[in-house]
Amino acid sequence: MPKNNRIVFMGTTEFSLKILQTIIEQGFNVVAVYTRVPKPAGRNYKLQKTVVHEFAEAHNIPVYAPKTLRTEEAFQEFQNLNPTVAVVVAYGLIVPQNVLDAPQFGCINIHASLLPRWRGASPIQSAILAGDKKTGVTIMKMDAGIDTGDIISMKEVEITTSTNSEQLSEQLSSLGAEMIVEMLNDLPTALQSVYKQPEEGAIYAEKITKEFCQINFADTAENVQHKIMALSPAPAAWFEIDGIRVKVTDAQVLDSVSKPHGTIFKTTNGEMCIACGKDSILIKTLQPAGKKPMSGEDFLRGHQSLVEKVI
RNA sequence: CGCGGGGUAGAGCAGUCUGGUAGCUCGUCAGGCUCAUAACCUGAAGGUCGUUGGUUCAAAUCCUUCCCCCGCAA
Repeated sequence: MPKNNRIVFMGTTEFSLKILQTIIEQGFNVVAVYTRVPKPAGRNYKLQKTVVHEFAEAHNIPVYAPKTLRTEEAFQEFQNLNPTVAVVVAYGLIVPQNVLDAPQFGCINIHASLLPRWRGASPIQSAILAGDKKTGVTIMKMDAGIDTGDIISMKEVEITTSTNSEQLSEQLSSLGAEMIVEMLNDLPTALQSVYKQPEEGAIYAEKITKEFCQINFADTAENVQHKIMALSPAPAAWFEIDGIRVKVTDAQVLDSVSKPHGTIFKTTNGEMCIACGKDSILIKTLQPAGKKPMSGEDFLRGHQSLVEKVI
């Protein structure tokens, strides 16, 4: 019976894509896909459809990409799909109350954090950035607030110091896919055991700006490492040297070093390190502007004059 | 036509402006030193300088065609 439910999927990012793929593979009836409107991107400002958009088209699923859902027209369009349930994952648009109420079982959201911690736009990055030891996926019944809906289910995963956002995102999206499949199979029973989010511990994810991505070597190596992993591989933490912007996408903390912060040096193995306010950071992978990603070691091989320089 | 950087040995770079024998730091291989080593010493192999055409006595370098990679911005 659950396979006959009319599902509307709403999502935009890679994270959403994996979940859509799984839902379709499992044989659910996805009657329409909503995604963000194509926007100019890339080197020639070509209009680019979202990954979800491309995928849906390839599978002959009708795609809707309205600029907003707040219009009467958009609402009618949605209503006409006669959805049983809507699954919303990293969609990027605010879903107004009339749309939330339209499907028989409402709108279900998959969120990549242990709510109420890290409500908002970048929960995965925020968890790594804060040095959290664990995060997870929450499935909830959406309400009008931002990630404030009643919780249907929640599962945890661990974060290690070598976890970057991309890996964590893949991990969480697989987990989210499993959880949503389970939940869809269990409709409408799954909706009977929801519970409210505690208000205690509610934190909203901070918006990530370009400026924020710049590495401050006066900070502790631990914090610098968190920032690098949280922003890796995109948009990537960066620093500037000799006017060249350098992204850092993988690093680890190296203790016991007594040099002024910002000093570049080599380990006995030739690996690239930069001293921080406390301890120092070993740069494993970086990418200078205009170049391909390379190891810190390789970078220094071609820039030997940078050793012992302070940035 | 959004702005910009790059393609030179297995890797990372210099050399290009000002044309004149292909360099640096590593890696690889061989040998040496050493109790030993990621250290040190000696030697060797490895490049049609992204592609096309042109200028020239001579092109990695100047002009030209095309291809590929990437940063910014959004």
